[in-house]
Amino acid sequence: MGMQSGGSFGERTDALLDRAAAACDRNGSRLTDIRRHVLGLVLESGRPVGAYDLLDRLRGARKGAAPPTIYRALDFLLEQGLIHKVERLSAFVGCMQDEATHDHAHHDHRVQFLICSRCSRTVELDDPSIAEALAAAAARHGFQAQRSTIELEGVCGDCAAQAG
Amino acid sequence: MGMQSGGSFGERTDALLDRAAAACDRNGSRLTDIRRHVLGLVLESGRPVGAYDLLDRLRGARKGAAPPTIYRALDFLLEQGLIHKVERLSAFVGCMQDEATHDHAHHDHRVQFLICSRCSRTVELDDPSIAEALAAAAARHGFQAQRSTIELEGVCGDCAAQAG
DNA sequence: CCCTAGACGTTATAGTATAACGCTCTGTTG
DNA sequence: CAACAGAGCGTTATACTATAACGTCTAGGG
Repeated sequence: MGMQSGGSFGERTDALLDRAAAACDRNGSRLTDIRRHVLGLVLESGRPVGAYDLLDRLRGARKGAAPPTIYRALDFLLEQGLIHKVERLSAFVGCMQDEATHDHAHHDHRVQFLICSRCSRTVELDDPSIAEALAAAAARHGFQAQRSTIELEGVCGDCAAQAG
Repeated sequence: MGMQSGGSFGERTDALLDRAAAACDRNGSRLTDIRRHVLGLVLESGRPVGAYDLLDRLRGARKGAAPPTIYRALDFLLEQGLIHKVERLSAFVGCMQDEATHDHAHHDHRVQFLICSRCSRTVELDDPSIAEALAAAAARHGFQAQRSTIELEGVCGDCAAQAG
């Protein structure tokens, strides 16, 4: 009677985890306890989280956790398109795209992030025009596009309102 | 009578270094020996170079060089817009935009990189439509844009021709 | 039963970046 | 001139990010 299925996170997070588990089942991969736990931690935080932050939190439940523990889980979740890496922050965020509207595993090359340099909150965009403009420029230079990193650092509306 | 002004690099690189020095003079900053040397190393390599690679090369001429030596120089060169950082590679490349056509210090938010995952060569683009599409999307979300990272990993034409 | 492949534990290490402190040099300002 | 302030750099130590390598366990297939 482990807690992994009933839910150790908030209601909304647990629902997302269940959907992620179902998606993994469907494509023949397994959302194990550790992977589910790490995904839960990423989703709950609601902002980019570093690998070692996640490790600290994971250790609350799993004493033996070490860097490879967390990086393996993160690699899996990245492959499944369940999380993204924000390169500028060396940090990870949950993928906010709805399963109904896209294919987790194949939209990595299309995502963009807006990162607030004050509060570090990020917004995930999926604007096709940006991705297409970049892909077109790449094609003009003979490049075959694989994965893109599109991140914009700036000040979010809330922070701009607070501080001018 | 040090070698720093006469030129220790190729003819083309030395010309670029002289222009960089002039640009620094104009805005009140100083391209010191170390900074000039590091910029020369970046320009000569013609591809993204890691900080510790640069450190090794710098040590050929400066025995005492340590990580802060190289990172200080890189920070300065980034601020001046004389080099860029390729986030996906944690590596640095010389800025390839011509001074005549743009302002080094203010085009950081506009640059894009195409990175070949086979040979790791990179192409610097300055396509306004991409930057504008991203800036427009940011504005729609209430973001004030500051700096952007736009990188596309793929296979360059040469490598595609060689390996199918 | 044996074998394999995936997942994970564990230890060690590689790779990237910065903190902190002090020295020197240069230009300035009393 | 003496005192000071700031830039640049030397130096040591450390923090932070990520992976290598190898062993163990387990589930499923033959």
